[in-house]
Amino acid sequence: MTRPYHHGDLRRTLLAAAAEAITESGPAALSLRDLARRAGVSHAAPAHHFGDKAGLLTALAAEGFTFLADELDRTRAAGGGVLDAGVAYVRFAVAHRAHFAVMFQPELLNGSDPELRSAQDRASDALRDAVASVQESELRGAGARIAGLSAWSIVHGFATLWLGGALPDVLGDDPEEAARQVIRPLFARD
Amino acid sequence: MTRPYHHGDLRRTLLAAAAEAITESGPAALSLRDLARRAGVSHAAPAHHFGDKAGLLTALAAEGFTFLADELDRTRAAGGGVLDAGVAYVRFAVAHRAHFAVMFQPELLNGSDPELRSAQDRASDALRDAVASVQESELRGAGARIAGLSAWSIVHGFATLWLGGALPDVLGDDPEEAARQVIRPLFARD
DNA sequence: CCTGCTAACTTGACAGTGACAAGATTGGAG
DNA sequence: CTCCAATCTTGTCACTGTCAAGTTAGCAGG
Repeated sequence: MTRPYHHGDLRRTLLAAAAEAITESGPAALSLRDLARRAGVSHAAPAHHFGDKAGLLTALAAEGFTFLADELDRTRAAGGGVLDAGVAYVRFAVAHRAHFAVMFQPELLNGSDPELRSAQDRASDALRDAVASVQESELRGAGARIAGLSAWSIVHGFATLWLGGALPDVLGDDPEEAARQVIRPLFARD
Repeated sequence: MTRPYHHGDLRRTLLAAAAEAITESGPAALSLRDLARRAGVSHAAPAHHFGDKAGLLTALAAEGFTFLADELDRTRAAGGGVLDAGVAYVRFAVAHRAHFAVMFQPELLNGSDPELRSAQDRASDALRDAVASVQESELRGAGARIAGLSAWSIVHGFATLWLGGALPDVLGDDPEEAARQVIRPLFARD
């Protein structure tokens, strides 16, 4: 008995396999043929669903932006403040490092893809909302818009450095706790 | 008349070509054979100097860390403060985006390479020195160590997002000025 | 001058990859 | 029951990274 001709859920399977493979060895080492093997299908099957390697990564990135938006909305619904949103950003990056690794590398993606665009917009809105609640006093007089970008930058930078293993051991091994420490100086009111 | 058998400066030429190619289309699209063609040598010539594709990227990364350390030392020598060091970090990232794109992607590199290690150490020291001058009052009571990581995070995140084209147009098109605005909230004493 | 040695480069080959074209199979709408 | 469109396969091509073996050139010592 062999596998059925129609896999049934190949698209999702491939995305999951891609995330796993990227988590293991980065986006550069990703091979469509290897994904096909892992999924037990022929080497050209992925192309049918994603057209292209860039298409696959674009789909992954879109999924990532959706996950991120979900995570941010969730913390916001739980009454979290800006600091919590920042920690949520880091939590997302660590939990879905494969997605995160692809989301901000435009040259790997199909920038014009409508799914990607709308997922990006959702995440963008969620980010904006997360920062909107911040008090002017917490921002040391900077405009709320600029302060939002400051928050985004510090959180994004922390996540990137953490995932790259660039940060010193002083921070411990819990990314969320470490993030809280590093982000706090931006918002702490003295 | 053909090219001489010995190129004379192939290593440097290849590194420059690699930087150019990566700037154009990212590290993933880099091809050793293409570099060889650009340099007018045979397809296997690069391997002799770098052993490996990872070897080439490692050499690029090491060069990048050296450039970064130079840039930071220079601002420090000019009497710049933490904010200036941050801007210098961004200036480096924009001026050498190919190097920057490779420096923090461990899976592309040969992490044990001694040249890379020592260049990383130099940059690390330069970063530490840049933050060392900061006053405790500017840090809102956070330990100097943590505050240094905050500064690194915000600057690294800004550079990454800027290069990825993820930041809104509100910031204008001068990266250094934009960086100054975004970094300031972390250090401004009100 | 020439002998030999080593670093720099070339040539040739191999397996693996992404992409494309053309064919096979299937589930499901009508 | 028929047919059609979506799904997947097979075969092929140019290209890539890497390795092994050969070639050339610079250079030190006689």
